[in-house]
Amino acid sequence: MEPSCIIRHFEHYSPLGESDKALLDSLEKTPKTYRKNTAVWHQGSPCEDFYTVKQGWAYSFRNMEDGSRQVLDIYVPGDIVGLRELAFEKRITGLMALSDATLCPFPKARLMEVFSESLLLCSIFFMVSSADQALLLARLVNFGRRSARQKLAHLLLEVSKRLEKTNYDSRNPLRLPLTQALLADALGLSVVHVNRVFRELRDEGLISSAAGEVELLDIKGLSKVACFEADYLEENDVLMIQHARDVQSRVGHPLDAAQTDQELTHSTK
Amino acid sequence: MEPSCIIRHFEHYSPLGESDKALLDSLEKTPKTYRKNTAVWHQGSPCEDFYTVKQGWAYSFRNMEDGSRQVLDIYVPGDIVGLRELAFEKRITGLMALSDATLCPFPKARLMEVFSESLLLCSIFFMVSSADQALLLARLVNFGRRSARQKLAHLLLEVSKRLEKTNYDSRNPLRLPLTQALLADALGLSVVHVNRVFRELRDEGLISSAAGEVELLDIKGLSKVACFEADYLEENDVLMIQHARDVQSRVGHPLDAAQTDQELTHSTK
DNA sequence: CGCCGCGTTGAAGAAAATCAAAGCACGTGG
DNA sequence: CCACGTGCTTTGATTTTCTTCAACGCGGCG
Repeated sequence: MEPSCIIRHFEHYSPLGESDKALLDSLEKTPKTYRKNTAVWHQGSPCEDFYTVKQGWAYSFRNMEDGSRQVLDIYVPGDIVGLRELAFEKRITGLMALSDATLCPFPKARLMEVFSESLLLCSIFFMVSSADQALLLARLVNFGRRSARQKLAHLLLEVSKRLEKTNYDSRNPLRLPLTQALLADALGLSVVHVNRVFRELRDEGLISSAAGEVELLDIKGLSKVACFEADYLEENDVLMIQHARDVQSRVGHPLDAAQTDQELTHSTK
Repeated sequence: MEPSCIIRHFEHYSPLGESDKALLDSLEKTPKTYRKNTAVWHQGSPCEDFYTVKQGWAYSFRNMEDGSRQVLDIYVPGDIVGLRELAFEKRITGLMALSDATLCPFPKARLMEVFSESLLLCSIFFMVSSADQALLLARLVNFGRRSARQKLAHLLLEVSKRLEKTNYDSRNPLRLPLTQALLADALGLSVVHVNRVFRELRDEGLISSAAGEVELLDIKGLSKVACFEADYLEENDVLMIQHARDVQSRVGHPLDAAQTDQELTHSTK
């Protein structure tokens, strides 16, 4: 069987053994499908599960007092959704299917089990979470210091890069199923203004757009417009992973009953 | 000895056993002091350590192509700095001491050891990281959907709340050692505009400001201005922690299996 | 003294929001 | 088949928010 998206995602960090793959697969045991524009969860509802995105697109958002909403993230296949809300009892965001989509819920508690069973997976989860943060940082920079034009180009590039990372089949030119309204909500701009910027970029041949879709025609051109630096997406600290492996093999597999105290006193050095 | 800030920080999530406290303390073995406005690390330098903030304030930032900079986070005692960069080989941000400060570096690799030794600490670290993300999300919302006035009020409140969480001695009125220029860089606004908003808020009696300082005079008034919702700061999923404890005691905690069990009966209330 | 960091103020201009009105594709029900 | 509504896009005119430029005040310090 072809490896699932989440395995591809994780192997981006480190090759996985069979038992680790099995563990990951076990997280995708219970796929659920969602129709385009239906809610996966609501802001304020109890926060009990994570989801992996198996197929299709989704986005998280937060509704504002004044009725507007802020789109916070756009998710593509292979992504893990909900790590951000781990520490909360209630959802602080909502999640919507952006296209017809298949997500796989698994209980928060399950994560602890995975951690206890594989330090390697634990460290990869941690790295994913950390990479997520780096992404948010980049978005903050984008918000704080750039023009609408740059913001738009940057967001499109970010999404396309993330898409490429776990979805090899991405052909050229890249098509993203994003409406102008969604992009406006994601960028904190008005739809009208997004539309104007769209026309600019289109006139310059950088993108083209049909109803509910954007095509990226000229990645290089867009990168120039956006001052796009890919470094924050190229997270992969080999040493960190190496160390997780080392500790894991030194400490042994926690589930092994054979594990004894004396071994551990050595490992602490 | 009085518990260190990081222990206070972690106990916000869950009571800790002695061995866990010892583990945390071991992270603060090597304090280093930094003078106001000196760099702790530079953007692009190798990324080998985390830091805990033991004393004083710091901020992380990213320099932009055009010479401006975006301040990304403001750190207070008890914070852990660098989790965001775990997945990277090189720093994607810079870190500066905002006041004279004491930080404690510990190697990234050490984190893996801590994880392997205590599932509870592992889960708390994970929750801290997740709470950090929630914070960034709130800041995104702040950037995307609010006026300069709201942004400023919101940032001041966020910092003050975080300060209260780990620093009990915070008296009223709260004083933050933040310059207008720093706030401008943090909010993506011009210094001039920040200054104007400052005057507004001051005229309304919400804050007062001296050279290099802000005093929060009217938290309620500010909250109203900012539409401040504290929910994203009140992260504490008891169930999650409970589950970490359960798994830990079931799997058998390598270093202190005996201790975990008795701990449990007390701490669960 | 003269310089520097920080705060303050005014005036002009740019960027983006808001308001208002259409257009276009598509599906649905009469 | 047509009328109608709906979701998404487009365009123009006006207004608001924030930036930029320029200048000045003020205290500390070599």
